[in-house]
Amino acid sequence: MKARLEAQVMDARLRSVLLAIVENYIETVEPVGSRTLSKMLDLGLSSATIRNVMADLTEQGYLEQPHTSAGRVPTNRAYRFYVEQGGGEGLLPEEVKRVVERTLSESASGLMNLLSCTSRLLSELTQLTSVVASPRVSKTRLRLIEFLRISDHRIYAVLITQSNMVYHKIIEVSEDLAQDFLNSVSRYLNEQFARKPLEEMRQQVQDRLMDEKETYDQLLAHAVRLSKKALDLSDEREVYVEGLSSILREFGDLNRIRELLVLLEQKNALVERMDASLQPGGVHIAIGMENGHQGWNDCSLVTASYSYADNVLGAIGVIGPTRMNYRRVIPIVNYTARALSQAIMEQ
Amino acid sequence: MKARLEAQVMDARLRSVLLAIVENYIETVEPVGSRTLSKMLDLGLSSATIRNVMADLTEQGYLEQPHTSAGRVPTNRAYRFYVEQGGGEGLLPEEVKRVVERTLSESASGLMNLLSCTSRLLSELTQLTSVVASPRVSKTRLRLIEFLRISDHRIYAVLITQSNMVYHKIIEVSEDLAQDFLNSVSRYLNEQFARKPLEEMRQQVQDRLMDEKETYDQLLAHAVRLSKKALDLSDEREVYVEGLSSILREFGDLNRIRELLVLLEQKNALVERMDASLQPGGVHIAIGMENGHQGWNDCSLVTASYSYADNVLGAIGVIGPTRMNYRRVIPIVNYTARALSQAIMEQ
DNA sequence: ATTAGCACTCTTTCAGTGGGAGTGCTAACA
DNA sequence: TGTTAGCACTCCCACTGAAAGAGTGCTAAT
Repeated sequence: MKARLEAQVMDARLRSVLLAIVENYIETVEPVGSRTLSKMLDLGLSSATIRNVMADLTEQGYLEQPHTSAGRVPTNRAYRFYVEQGGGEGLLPEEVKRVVERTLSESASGLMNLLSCTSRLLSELTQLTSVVASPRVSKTRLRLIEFLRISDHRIYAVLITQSNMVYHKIIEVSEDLAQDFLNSVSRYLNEQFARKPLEEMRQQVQDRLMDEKETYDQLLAHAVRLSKKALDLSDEREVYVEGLSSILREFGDLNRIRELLVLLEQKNALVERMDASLQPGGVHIAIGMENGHQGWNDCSLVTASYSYADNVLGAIGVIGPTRMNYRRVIPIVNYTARALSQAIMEQ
Repeated sequence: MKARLEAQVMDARLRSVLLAIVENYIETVEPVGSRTLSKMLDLGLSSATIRNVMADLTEQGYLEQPHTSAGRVPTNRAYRFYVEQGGGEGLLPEEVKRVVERTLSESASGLMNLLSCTSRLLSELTQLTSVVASPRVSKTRLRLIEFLRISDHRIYAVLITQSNMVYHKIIEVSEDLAQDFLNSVSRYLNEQFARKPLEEMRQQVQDRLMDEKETYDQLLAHAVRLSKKALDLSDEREVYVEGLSSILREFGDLNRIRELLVLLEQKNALVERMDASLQPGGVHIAIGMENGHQGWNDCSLVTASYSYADNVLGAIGVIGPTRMNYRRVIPIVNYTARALSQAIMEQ
C-alpha cells in the first residue's frame, strides 16, 4: 500500500530508470552501471544524467551499491515497486498452458497425487523450488468416512473429503468391534456429517464427548469415540517440495544454501508461511524479509491459492531469489493454481 | 573378496599404517603426512620408515597424494580395506540405543509413519542424509483388502499388508456397483488371498483375467477386475529422504553438491541402489563407484535391511562422503534396522 | 632393515601492482 | 535550470613474485 502511494508520487523518469535497472539486474545478475543504462533506455539521456537519477533512487532506498565503484543493485523495496508496477504481468505462452492442462489431467486420481504432480510441474516450469501445501482441515468437507476392522484391537479409519483428499489412519481400540457394527457406525456418521465441514464435525464430536454420560446408546458412544480418533489425524498437512537442486543454481554462498535447506526441511513453518498468503484469489508475492523470518532475507515466495467450489483449500508456490524472473514466474504460478482448482473439480 | 584376500597377504605393519591413515583422515579431513603418523603410531618407527611404507601402499593403490608435497589420502580401496578389517565395528552407546527404541515405539501407527520416523531418526543420529525405502510388493503379504463406493463410478480401494503397510487408491469404474456387492467382492478376495504374498495374488488375478471367458460368475469377474486395478498401484514405492542439508556440510564443491541433489531427487534410481544390498541380514557398505553410477564417485552408502517375520521387506541407509565415520555410522544403521524390524512386528 | 639428512617440489599466503569499471563532482553549455 | 562532458578518485580484481611451510624421495650412514 505504502509502495503504491510512492509509485504515484514518483516521477516518470525515475520510474523508468528503476524498472530498467531491475529488469537488467534480473537478467544479468550484475550490478548495473550508468553507461549501460543510458544505452539501454532510449530516452536520449547521458550517463551523467542517469547517474544523478540513480543517486536519487539510492537516497530513496530503491538501490544500493556493493561498493563505491560498482554499479547499482535493486533493493527489496525496488522489487516490490517493480512487481506492483506491473513488472510481473507477463504473458503465458499457449504452449505452457497446454503443458499444464495436460499434466494435471493425466495425474493419477486422488488429491495427494494431484498435488505432488502439481509440485513437480511447478518446479519444472519455473526451474525453481516449488512448494505445495495440502488443504487445511477446517476448509474441507466430508464425503465419506469408513472404518475397517483389521484385527481385534485395531481399526483402519479412512476419511475422504469432497475435494477427494484422503486421510487415513490405523487406530487402536480396547474392545473388539465387529465389522458389522463398524458399518453401522460409519453409516450413522455419514448420514450425520456428509457434506459438512470437517471442522464442524470435529466440534460436534468434541461437544458430544463432553456429554458422554448422556449417551446410553452404544452405537452413538462408539461413533463419537472412533470419529474423535479418526479426526485426530487430519491436522497433519502434507507439503510437497520439489526442485531443491535449483537452489544451488540460484545462490552462490554455501552457508546461505545450507540455511535455506534447513528452513525448507522444517515443513511446519513452511506451511504457515504459505497460509499467510491465502486470502485473495490472485497471486501473492512476498519479497525478502516480508516473509517474516531472517532466513528468507534474499528469497521471494510467489504463491497462489487453489480452491474447490469457492472454498480456498491451500496454496501452491515457488521459492527463488529476490531477483527471480517475476514476469515469467508469476503467470505460471497463477495459471497453475487455477488449473489445479479446475482439476480438483473435475476429478 | 579380493580385498579380503589381499588383507591376509598384507604385512602387519602395512596394515596398521593404512588403518591409522584412514582413521586420521576421517577425523581431520587433511592429507596425513609421515611425521604425524610416526608420532601417532607407537611403533617406534621414524618418519622415514613410514615414508617407505606409504610409498608401498601408494604403489598398491591404497593411497594417493593430491600433489607431490602433500600427505597421503586414502583411496576407495583403502576404505574398503578399512571396513573389512573391522574398522566399522564400533560400539553403540546404550544411550543411543535407548533413543532409537523410544523414538520408534512412539511413532504413530502404520508402516508409512514408522518409516518416515526412522528416516528422520537416522539422519539425526548420523548427521548424514538418510534414505528409507518402503517394502517391495513382491515380499509382502495381504492382510486385508476392501473396496468403498465413493460415487457412482468411483471406488476407494485399500489394501493393508501384514506388515501394516497401507496401499490405497481411488479407482474409476464404468458400472455403478453397490456397496453391498463390493463387500461380497472383498470378502471373497480376503478369503482367497489373506496371508498370501501380493505377488502371488497379482499373478493369479492376471491368470484369471486371461480365462475371463470362463468366468460366468459376475462376482468373480468383478473381483478379478477390481483387484487388478487395486494391485496396479502397489508398484509405487515410497522413499523417505531426510537431512539433505548435511550434504552441504560434507561436500565443498558446489557443482558436486548439485549433482548429488539431482541424484537424490530421482527416487526410482535410489530405490534400485538400495535394493541392490538387500540380500543379507547385516550391514551392506558400498563405497564410491561401487555404487555403480559415476555420480556417486565420492559417496558411500551404508544400508541395512528390515524385515517382517524373516521376510526381508526393504532397506534403510545413509549417504555420506567416502570418508564418513564408519565406526560410528555402521552400528547406528545396523541397530536402527533391527529396531525397525522389531517395531514392525510389535505394532 | 632402519634412519638421519638434505635437496626438491608443490601449495599457500601475502604484498604489491596495473587495469578496469563506475562513481561523484565541477564547470560549461543550451 | 536541467543536462552534459570531463576528470579525479575509489574500489575491486586478476596477476605477479617472493617467502614460508609441509612433506616427499633419495642417498648414505648406522
